Amino acid sequence: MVFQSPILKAPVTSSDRLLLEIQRAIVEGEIAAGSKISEPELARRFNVSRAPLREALARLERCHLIERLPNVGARVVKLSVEGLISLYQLREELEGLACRLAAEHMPEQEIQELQALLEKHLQTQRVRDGESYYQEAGDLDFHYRIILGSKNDYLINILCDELYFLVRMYRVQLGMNGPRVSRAFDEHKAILNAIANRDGELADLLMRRHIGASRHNIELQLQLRETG
Amino acid sequence: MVFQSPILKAPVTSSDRLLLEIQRAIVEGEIAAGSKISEPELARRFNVSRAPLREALARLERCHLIERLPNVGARVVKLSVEGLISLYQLREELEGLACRLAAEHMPEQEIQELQALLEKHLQTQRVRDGESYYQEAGDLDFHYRIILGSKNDYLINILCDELYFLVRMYRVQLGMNGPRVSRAFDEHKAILNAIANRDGELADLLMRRHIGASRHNIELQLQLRETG
DNA sequence: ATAAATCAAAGTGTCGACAATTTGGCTTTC
DNA sequence: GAAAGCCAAATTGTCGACACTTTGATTTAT
Repeated sequence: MVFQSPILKAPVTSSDRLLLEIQRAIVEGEIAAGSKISEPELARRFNVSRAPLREALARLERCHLIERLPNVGARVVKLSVEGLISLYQLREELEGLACRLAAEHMPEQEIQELQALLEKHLQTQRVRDGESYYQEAGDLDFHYRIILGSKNDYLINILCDELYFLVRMYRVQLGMNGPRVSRAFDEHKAILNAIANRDGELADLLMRRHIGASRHNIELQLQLRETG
Repeated sequence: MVFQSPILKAPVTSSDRLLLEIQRAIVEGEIAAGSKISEPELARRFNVSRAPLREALARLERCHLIERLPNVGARVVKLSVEGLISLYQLREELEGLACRLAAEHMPEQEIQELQALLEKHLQTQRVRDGESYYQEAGDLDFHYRIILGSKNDYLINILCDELYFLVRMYRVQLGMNGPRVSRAFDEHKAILNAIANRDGELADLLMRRHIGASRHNIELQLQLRETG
């Protein structure tokens, strides 16, 4: 099962399709982190001219998957401990805010749907066994819904459209697995409970801890990889 | 004096120049809020082809100054109370975080330079008299430096490159003036003092209050305009 | 042998033209 | 008279070609 963003609009134009394909390729490491991007080469690979490709590159830059220099070109970003810390600092803050706002604005129905979703996940064999990929999708889905529940368009845009692809890249390429998978599940439930009780402050606090723990987990793996 | 972003890179390419000019035109209302943008017309106006113009439009979308629909085109954003609230909710959170990080990471020298800048502003006649435009630039300059002091690249990018043009648009088009101008000055000093004392929590709190007060001020003017 | 200068190959930025889609007014129909 | 269908004008999306810049390998000079 390939994870599909819940806020995904159907790709109508050619550069929309390009964006999705290249995003996936970068996130999954098919286009290596740190590698240079050649516009002519990519254009040939996807059978398009450079015009829609450059449009897609502009959007890739927006979600921090590539970096561009004028007259020089684009590079896929590198993953680093500092980058991860900066990214998760922001996530803690923004998703904490999202929780507070969701506790205020999320309609009862959306809360109930999300509760049902968690129950469904819990009954999935793969989650109980700690299989990582499914959990990956389930976890992102959970966070997405909370963010959407905040009803703050700028916040939604920044988190879902600009930051989350990079988050996924860190998690996919560093293999988010191990004992945290099942513990994350309980944390999700606690957060959602707080929101259901309209306790924004508690939801905020729990979400910050949840993301902090997640950061710590990936951080360890990154340091292992760098020293090993 | 025209305010110049401290993080501004020299425009090297044609679309860089376009971006700056159109940004200014939109922020100052020369291109009206809510109006449709015609690519052929703008291209003629600036004597360029549509290629660099579209590149610039992509970046304008990134900083929330225009909204685009596939196969339909671009529109300048409208200013609204809800939009302002959403925007300032984010600012409170993000600039609060910036203060905490700045208290931790900002070098002594940068702090001293910023203190000197505040003193210089205080001695400027126009600020004492509450003249708005100079204060406008000075205020933004202050906020920029705190944000840069956070040393978190994602945070810097989101605030300075993506959100601040919209903030300026609200302030320019609604005329940020009145008694808040001089009071803002004292608040700046208090925030900087907290950072100099490496008291991140206090700086965070003061910054949130500062931005909240600023939001309240503009909000009043927006409601007056809408009901009047 | 090292460093500066040179030059061709490759890549990026921009242009004008064409294809595909939307828009708004007109006709037709109920 | 209102709604649906239709057509032409305008606008957006895409293409291939050209100009300018960077790159890095080779040559030249110290």
